[in-house]
Amino acid sequence: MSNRSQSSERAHAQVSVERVTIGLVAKTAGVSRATVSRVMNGNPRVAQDLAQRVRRAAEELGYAPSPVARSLALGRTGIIAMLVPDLGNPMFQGILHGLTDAAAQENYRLLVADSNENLHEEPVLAIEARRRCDGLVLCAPRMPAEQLLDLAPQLAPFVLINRELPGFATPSLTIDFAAGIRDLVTHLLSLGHRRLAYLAGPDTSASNHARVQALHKAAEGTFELVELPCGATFADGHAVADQLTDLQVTAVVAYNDLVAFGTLSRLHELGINVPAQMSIVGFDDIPFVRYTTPPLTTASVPMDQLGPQAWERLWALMNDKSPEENVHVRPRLEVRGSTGPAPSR
Amino acid sequence: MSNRSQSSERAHAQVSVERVTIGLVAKTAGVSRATVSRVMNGNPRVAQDLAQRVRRAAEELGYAPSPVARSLALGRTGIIAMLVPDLGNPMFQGILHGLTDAAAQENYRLLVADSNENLHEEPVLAIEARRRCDGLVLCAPRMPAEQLLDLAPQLAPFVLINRELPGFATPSLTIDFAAGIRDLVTHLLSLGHRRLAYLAGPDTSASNHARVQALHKAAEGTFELVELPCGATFADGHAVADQLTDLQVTAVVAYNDLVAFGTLSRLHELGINVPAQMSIVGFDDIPFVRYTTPPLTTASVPMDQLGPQAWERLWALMNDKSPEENVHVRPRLEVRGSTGPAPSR
DNA sequence: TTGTATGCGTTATCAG
DNA sequence: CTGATAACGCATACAA
Repeated sequence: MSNRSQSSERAHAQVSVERVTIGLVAKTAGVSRATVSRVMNGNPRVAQDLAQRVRRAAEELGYAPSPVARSLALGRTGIIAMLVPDLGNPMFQGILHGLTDAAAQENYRLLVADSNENLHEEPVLAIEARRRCDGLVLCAPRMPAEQLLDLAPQLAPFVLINRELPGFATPSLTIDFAAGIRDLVTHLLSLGHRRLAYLAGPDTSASNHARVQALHKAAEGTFELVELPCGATFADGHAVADQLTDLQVTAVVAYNDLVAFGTLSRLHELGINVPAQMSIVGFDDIPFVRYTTPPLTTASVPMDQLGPQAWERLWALMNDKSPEENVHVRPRLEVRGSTGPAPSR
Repeated sequence: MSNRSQSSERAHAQVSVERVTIGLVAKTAGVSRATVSRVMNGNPRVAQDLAQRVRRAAEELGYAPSPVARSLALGRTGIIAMLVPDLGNPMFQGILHGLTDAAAQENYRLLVADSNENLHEEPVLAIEARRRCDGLVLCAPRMPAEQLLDLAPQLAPFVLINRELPGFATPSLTIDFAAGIRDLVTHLLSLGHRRLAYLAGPDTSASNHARVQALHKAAEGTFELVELPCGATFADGHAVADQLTDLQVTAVVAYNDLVAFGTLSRLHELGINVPAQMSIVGFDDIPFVRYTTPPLTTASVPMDQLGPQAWERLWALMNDKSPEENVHVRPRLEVRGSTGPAPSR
């Protein structure tokens, strides 16, 4: 039974609702489906008059090719996906923006999947997202390495943000947290601070681990370090600030800018002057921390570079070329108003 | 020529790379594709031993059904999309979060498309996004009504956020900007302010228009209103603040919280005390404005409600039920530290 | 240049 | 309960 007679059978039930497919356009224009396909894809070797007829028919019927069917036939979708753990973190917006633009230049679209910090769903989400598109940019800092290693074959081609994956060769864009921390510490030391607090991020965060290590290494024989469990959000920073007063520290290194901002806010409520009585530094340089009161000294991560670089590597992968070497971005120390000379005791 | 012999022809060239499809699993398990399909979809009426064989084969081969092929066969994708003009605006994150969770309960996934404020690409993006999934949540405040009206048939089913569309019956979730503005103004008037500045959002923004109208209406015979072109971002608010000093206003109504925050920051730099010398209010109550110095008085939009409600309506639409009536959310006045009594002249 | 026939990977119908 | 087989909507060798 041909497709067409099938269609007309259905038409008996619902004449007006016949779906507008390539077949309908073909019938309307009086050509074959192949010709319609050619016209829609801009194939130049189609007679002008036929092309006209097809375009008119398509126009009248409001026809547009089905991306799903097209993807199946072509074996590619023309989209890539990025998985992020938390869209609320301004950290990602720069990456997303750059990635969107870079991909658009090659006629690729970006879709974003947010795991909402739901660690449990992340693997499923990643696989599903990946299978609906041609490539993946993966940011899953909390996912255990073994699990990621298991998933890796199913996710390829993909590029990693903010972590590396020993045992599976795929590009990754990482940030040199250690260097950033060193710069911040050097800055604080130069201001005379000798006893610092670190407001730690989530235990499971690899980047937190990197920061901690760098801090301890720098501290050896140079300054005292007090580590305070905290978190990664405004609220965490706000809540932890009260503990700061008893610690005799003169400066605070926060896990990231969000935490730093929360702490800053609480210190202000407590009547503690920043930076006169206490200095504080963040990490990331998210968009608005230059506007806090006082503006936040931080390690500025050039997020706008990451998007294009991620795309460049993913694009190479998708075309079976070998991607450029991994990027290890070094943050730039951004001195603002939240740091000042250590108060004399 | 059967599928299978076709496959083995190819295998000549690349034996090891034979794609793992339902057919391969079927062959491996020694059953038909139909059976594999049944097992993969949890169809209970399959003999235990067969089901076992299939699962083992699938496991060994690392098989997972192709979402694309599946979507084509089923006529549905199991995903919805949301189009936003700017992921950087914290305003959307609450909505996205709620929408993700609500959809997940029905086993639907959410994909996000960001138009990056690129008005030109927005229609194309909306259509493409829509055609790759089963429904759309559309937030396109700047798109001209006529254009949206043209697109509407191709976008259905969809629900609108933050605007209505006369001429096309589809659910929309809107915010009662006028009520929010009225509450803010009432608050400022009660504090003795009689000359206010409004930092206007983008001309093309319908919500800006609503705010302006409400302000003018409220102002009649009650207070003086100075309207300043501004924008929608931190930077806009920061930049416009210098103009404020000459205007003799005692209070500022900002287009949104971002602008308010930028202004707050600049006023602080200029040595103008908020709220002693100048009061300032925002709109939206995005997550961190409770942490600014001073914390921002604003009209709090309950964004966490919008996501679930959007899903409820989209879900109804996708199932040919009639959705509940439109929502017109009324913001709640959130008085914080950025407003105080008008200074006496 | 155009049409025919087939494949893309699944699901669903319908016999057996 | 299981297996052929026909869709789903499109693209593309191949033939004409």
